[in-house]
Amino acid sequence: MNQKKTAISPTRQENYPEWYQQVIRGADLAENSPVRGCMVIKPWGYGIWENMQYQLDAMFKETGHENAYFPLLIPMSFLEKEAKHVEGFAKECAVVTHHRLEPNGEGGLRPAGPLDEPLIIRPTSETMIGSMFSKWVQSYRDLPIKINQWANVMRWEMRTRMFLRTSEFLWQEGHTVHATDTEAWEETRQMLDVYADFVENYMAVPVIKGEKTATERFPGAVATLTIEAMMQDRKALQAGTSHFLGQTFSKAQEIKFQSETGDEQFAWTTSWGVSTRLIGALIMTHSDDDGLVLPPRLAPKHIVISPIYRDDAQKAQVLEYCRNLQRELTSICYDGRPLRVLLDDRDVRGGEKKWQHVRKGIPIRLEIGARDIAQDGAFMARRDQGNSAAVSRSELVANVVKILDEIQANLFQRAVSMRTQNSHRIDSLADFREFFGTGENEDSAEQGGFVYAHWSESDAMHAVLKELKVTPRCIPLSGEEEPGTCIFTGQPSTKRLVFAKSY
RNA sequence: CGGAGUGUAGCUCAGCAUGGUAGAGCGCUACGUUCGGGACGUAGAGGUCGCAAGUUCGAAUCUUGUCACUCCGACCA
Repeated sequence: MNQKKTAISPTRQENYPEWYQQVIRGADLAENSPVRGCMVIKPWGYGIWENMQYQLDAMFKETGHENAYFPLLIPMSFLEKEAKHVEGFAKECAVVTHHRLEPNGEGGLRPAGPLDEPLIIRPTSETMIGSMFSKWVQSYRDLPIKINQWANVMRWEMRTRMFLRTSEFLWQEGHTVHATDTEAWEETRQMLDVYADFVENYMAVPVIKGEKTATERFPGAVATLTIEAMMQDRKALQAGTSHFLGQTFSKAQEIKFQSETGDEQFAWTTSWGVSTRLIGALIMTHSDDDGLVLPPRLAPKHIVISPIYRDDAQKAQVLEYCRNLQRELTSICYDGRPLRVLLDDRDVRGGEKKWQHVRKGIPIRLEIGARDIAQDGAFMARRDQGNSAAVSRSELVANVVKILDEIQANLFQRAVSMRTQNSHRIDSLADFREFFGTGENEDSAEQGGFVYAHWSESDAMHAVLKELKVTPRCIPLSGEEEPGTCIFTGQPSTKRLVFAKSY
């Protein structure tokens, strides 16, 4: 058979979840740790996260936020203050009950020194930050306060998958307090836009901005805005959320201030976050059967140079040329920072080296041997395309930024057309049922897609969704008003909602 | 917490119904041949068979207990 050998096995088509794990392993992004549900993020994976942080942090600061840090441990009583919040998180909290260890008499250790009040490891920091806000906010002159925290959080998940859902994960959580309803809403909207901007323009992942239905809301929030992305198996992934918390938390935590007219008012708060799950989204949107494909703007390395030589004499000559080229490329500015160029002079077989770089998703690969040096050029391959060709050095230096921009745009376009092809408007329950179907292979890349349908919040809807394992993703903010009837109940509806199977 | 399953070399696993004292492939190391390419050959390193007890002259294999993990449900960025 003329079947092409792929660097990742199985392929997406054969077994999508397993392919996902193998891409992570092949690119050396992360691996499982001795601690259940917790992963070790390796340098290549962490490099992507650092680039995400760099860009997001700049965007947060541009929109007037400041970074701060709050404790990992939260008194248990804090969580008890907001009923819905408890309901949402209590079941998945790790609890610290002791503060030291002592010998257990059998050569091991046992916890000792029980705490008067147990502490929980933060699953999110609304309560901790809120309690500080209550001290910081006295007057309308103290507002707004716009804080962001880069941190780790822990949620004791039943089922974990690397990057998509782990017990401990890294994220940023923004928390703001405002004097008015309007201002808090604007903040909530603004941060959703920041997320969408980042995910589309840096990750090259198209998203739908929308609002969550009541059942999908953040515990305690008045409204939850979300960005939803489609993965290559056509399942949806929530990539980021921005919550309008109204006065729920300020009432629970006494965040009040004196207004200009002297009366006491509860403040309005928001919170918003994205996590290392974004790396999962990145992997599942762009990667192919040869492994990871990185959008240039987030790649830890934009270019890798592999020197090719036979003997020591050649090696010296080739390496010198390569170092020189590396220096020249590094002096070029891409996306506001110097190009990141790796010179891979490890003593590894050429073919193997090449495939390692393919699996890691490096956007541009350069191979340079005596032949190329004679032509003052290199052999270039793009990760987003299969082909490779000789280029002259001057051409390369002149066009490299343009090529990276092209790759970035190309990845985004590919993802957009994938999503377009798999988005449908459906107007009857029968069609809806047929679309999300029965008995399809859960492991293959056949999970339906996005369905836009009229709806109404009802038991009838939830019953069907549960049966089909479909979830309401969001009510698109951009969706135009359009009269229709709910496909589940026949009730009148004014807007379509996006339904999909999801992660 | 319910239902199923698995723990043997760094990784993937074979061996276990019929106990006899440990295997393969990949990976790793060395040497050689190859090499604008995911190569081949030779030699080698690496395991108290999850842990504990029991049965037995003898246990990876049988029994009991225990721990861990995976998959399927309920929960979720």
